[in-house]
Amino acid sequence: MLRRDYPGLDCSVAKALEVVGERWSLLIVRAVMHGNRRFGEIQESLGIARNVLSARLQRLVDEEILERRAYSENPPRYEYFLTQKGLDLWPALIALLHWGERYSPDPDGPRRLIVHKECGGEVSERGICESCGKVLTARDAKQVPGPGAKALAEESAAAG
Amino acid sequence: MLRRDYPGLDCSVAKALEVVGERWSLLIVRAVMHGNRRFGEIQESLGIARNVLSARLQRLVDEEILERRAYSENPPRYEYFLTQKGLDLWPALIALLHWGERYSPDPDGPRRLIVHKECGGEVSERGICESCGKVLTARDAKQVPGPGAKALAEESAAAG
DNA sequence: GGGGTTTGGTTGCATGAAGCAACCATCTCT
DNA sequence: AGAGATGGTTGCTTCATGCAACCAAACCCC
Repeated sequence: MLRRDYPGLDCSVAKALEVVGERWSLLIVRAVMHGNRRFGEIQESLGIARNVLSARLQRLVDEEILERRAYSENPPRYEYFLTQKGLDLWPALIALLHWGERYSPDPDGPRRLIVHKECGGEVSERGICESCGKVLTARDAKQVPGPGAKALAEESAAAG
Repeated sequence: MLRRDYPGLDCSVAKALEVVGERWSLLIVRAVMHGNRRFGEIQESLGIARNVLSARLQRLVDEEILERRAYSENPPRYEYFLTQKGLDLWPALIALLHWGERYSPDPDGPRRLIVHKECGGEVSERGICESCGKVLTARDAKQVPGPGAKALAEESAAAG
């Protein structure tokens, strides 16, 4: 997003997009949610330019969507974690995920499924467990390989 | 979004963002959902540059998120409507709306509320009626003025 | 029936965000 | 001591966006 603000828009969607509407922002949040915590991991998993990743991480930390924690002091090395504010983007990500799957499906089925940690049920577009019916949050769900992942087994081994 | 594609990303979130991740795209969808159908209405309601709006509408029509219908033949005049694909973005918009409201609240409360047409209940972050519990779609909901709208009565009269 | 208005754009130019590659600094490994 | 890993920063280029002016076809008004 360029100016990244939408002056005069009295809409909370605009407010949300001011913060996470820039290119890559939501994908970085998703990457961290998926377990990528370090600069290099995120960069590699997304293929984002390093300077842009640096700027986005800075902004996401400023916005308190991510939290930066040192895991090594002496060459300062950091990991990035989601705050509650960041975790709360999960329903929006789930909705976009399902929309993307519906209208640009993978040929062999989804490569990843989001399932309820507790019961293993699939997570619906609304972030609800289709098996037990609970309304879930980011912490209640995990990703597992889906049917489309088998065709990509070798690739996965290389790309992590 | 610049290049607007995310080559090599095996993620449906990325697929969705390829289509609706560009700056303004989701806001245009929201504006049309809200009842703005004509070029000028959308332009004025968002404050978007006209050339950019033109490009976005073109792309959203190409992606079959919007449908363009002539309402006048002889000076050709068009209105834009959401397709099912466009309407299906509603859960994502609702999730972003609630996230924006939670973390950048209006001082006097939300200016607009999303309510269930049938029973008037408020719509939750997951697009579920908090009154009757039904899982809703775009067609089941409408916007009504919220508590924060009163403070802006004069402005609203001027700005539409 | 000629001038202004409305509507739905397009064009040209300036600005600023993103992509790419090179560089840097510190520690670790050998 | 030299090579690699990590986590960036810097410079330059390219492309998307913002702004303002322009255009064209009705229509409205007198």
